[in-house]
Amino acid sequence: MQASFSPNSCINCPFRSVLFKSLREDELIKVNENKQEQFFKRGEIIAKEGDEMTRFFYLREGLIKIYKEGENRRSQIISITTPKDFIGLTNLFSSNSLGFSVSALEDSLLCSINSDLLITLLKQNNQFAFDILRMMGDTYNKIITNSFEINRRHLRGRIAYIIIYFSEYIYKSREFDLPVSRKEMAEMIEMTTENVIRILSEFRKDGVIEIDGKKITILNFELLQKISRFG
Amino acid sequence: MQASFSPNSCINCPFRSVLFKSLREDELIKVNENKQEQFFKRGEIIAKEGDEMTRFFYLREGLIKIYKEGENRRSQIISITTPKDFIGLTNLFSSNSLGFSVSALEDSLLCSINSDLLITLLKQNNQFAFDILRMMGDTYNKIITNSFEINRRHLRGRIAYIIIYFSEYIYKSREFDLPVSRKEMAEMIEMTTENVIRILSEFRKDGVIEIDGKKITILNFELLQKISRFG
DNA sequence: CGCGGCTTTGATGTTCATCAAGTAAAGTGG
DNA sequence: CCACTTTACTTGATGAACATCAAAGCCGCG
Repeated sequence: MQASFSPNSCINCPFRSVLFKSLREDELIKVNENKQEQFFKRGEIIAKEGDEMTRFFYLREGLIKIYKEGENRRSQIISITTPKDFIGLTNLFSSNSLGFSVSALEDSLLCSINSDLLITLLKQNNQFAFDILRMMGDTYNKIITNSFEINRRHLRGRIAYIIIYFSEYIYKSREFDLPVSRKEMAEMIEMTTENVIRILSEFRKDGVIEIDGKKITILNFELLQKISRFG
Repeated sequence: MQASFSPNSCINCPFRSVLFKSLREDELIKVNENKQEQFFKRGEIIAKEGDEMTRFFYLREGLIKIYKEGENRRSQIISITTPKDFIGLTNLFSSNSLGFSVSALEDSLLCSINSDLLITLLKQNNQFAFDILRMMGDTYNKIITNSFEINRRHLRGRIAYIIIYFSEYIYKSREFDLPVSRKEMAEMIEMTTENVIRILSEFRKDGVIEIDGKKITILNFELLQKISRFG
């Protein structure tokens, strides 16, 4: 996906309805004045664990991964962020250093506003604060549920689960290009790169999916669901 | 621990400073009028996944576990809640049915207020809303970090990690009574009951800890930390 | 064009879950 | 309060699931 560079006004932003729906006109004008747009190419690191976050980021276009890095070069992807999601909201309130790293899986366009402005808005607009609370709750519930679902599955179930995840949740199609490498896929579902590849090959041999590099086509969705559920 | 039954006023509550510090006197009076105290014995189920939550709970005394139940009788403990923590805040805003189950690990005293009142307070008191946001962020950051730390460890490391967790975080002592059964311990750190027991025995044989039923005494804390870090 | 990272497959070994079986502890009903 | 049942705890043996190691082809990039 190619992200556009045009300097957009928050007033006309199609995503206004999602995050900033409860802001008044004058508040939105402040947001617009303060707003910065930043473009990141696929693979670029947006922020590193431990960074001071003085701005609040919001994904307009693209795809982003949130991850934690382990000691021995092993990292774990916590979540994948799609447009209309915010990034690092939690840390904004609890501590000023980021608890995880962020990088672009696809070319991505991010908007950001100063944290202080966000806090000012929160404190002066109750409905806005309430909306943020709700979004934050949703986001974290999803992450925790996801982690739970991954953990209770065997490897084959995990691969099936994540293919369905990409198909249903991210691309809304039975045919899509994986936005992640095999290694990253492994990091999403707690397994090794080799086993990701092995099981993908098995699924191909069994006629469940078709693979061509990063392109995945689901041939037998029902079977995939069964594998996801029972192993 | 024996929880007291005396009907306490929120005005004089020692935990007022934590959760309700930014409420004005008149708001606190409303809370106090609406407040209910409920006592739960060790082992009692407080709420089940899927329950409608019309009240917002807050742990005054005791210890509580938050968990999810799997299909084949296997459940997973998401977190242990100590006094001053709230319960089920997320679901209050995103959906009305609870996403997990809650039960008492020790005799516990819970306070609760009506969700509607909480929402009213949030909407009329910006600083209060902001405090809740911060607490919510902290809570979820802890849960996610914890899950990450468990997952990257081998079994011996997990046992060491959780013993340190109880010692440092919950009981602040090198000697304590486990509030959980071996089975529950297994559910906290993603392993089987048998292996929990096995590894505890190993630690005992190696002189790292002493075990007497539920009572754990840490003999070699430095070694325990090493095991937690390296495996 | 050569180097490093990503991908793939196979062989090997280890970690861990499962099964089994027995003891201790704790709740239950007469 | 004691026999009875159930639940928690414990240890050992076995096998399966999975990580690690190794080796080779592939692709993009300087």
